[in-house]
Amino acid sequence: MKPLPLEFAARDTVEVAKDLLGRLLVHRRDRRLTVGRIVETEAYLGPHDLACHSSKGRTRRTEVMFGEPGHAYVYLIYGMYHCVNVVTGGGAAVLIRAVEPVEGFGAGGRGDGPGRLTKAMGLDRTHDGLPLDRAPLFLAEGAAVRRIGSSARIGVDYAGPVWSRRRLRFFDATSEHVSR
DNA sequence: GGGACGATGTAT
DNA sequence: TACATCGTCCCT
Repeated sequence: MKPLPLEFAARDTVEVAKDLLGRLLVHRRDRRLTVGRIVETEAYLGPHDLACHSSKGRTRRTEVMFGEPGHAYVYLIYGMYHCVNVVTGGGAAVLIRAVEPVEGFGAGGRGDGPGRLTKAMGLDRTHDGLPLDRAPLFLAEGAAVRRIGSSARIGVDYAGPVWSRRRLRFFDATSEHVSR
């Protein structure tokens, strides 16, 4: 399984969000692989996007979003769940909201939901800032997506009418593993 | 040093 | 539809 180069993420954030659909997210810990096929993403466009963490300023937490594209931005939400993002640079990133289990998910391990997929794949803040083109955490080629659906992003009403309504959520319309 | 607030998930 | 649970950020 060959990692995608960092340049994969050095493009327009919406393009990266769509292109990530169908790709594989791979976590190698010890000798074991956990692999998920990405089926749902959300684009967070940068400091001007009021739903994006970087819109609250450049802080220690959001610093990685201003760094090199292709790195992971992982944060804790609601004190219980971790969320993984692919940094595209300039304060922007793509949240991975759902994956379809491919390999290494234990019995009952699910990938449909940002908190679920990180739990099932064993991802947490120790992965924050890691480059996504090498072990332990990387992106790889996958099966192309036939039909891409889109909608408003989930849970961002606080960002106001304009930014909460923009259709920046993308998903594999044929997948059974998209979150609800 | 304190308090408000989530890019969620699960159970009721 | 309630609520668990805690890091981050901002205020004092």
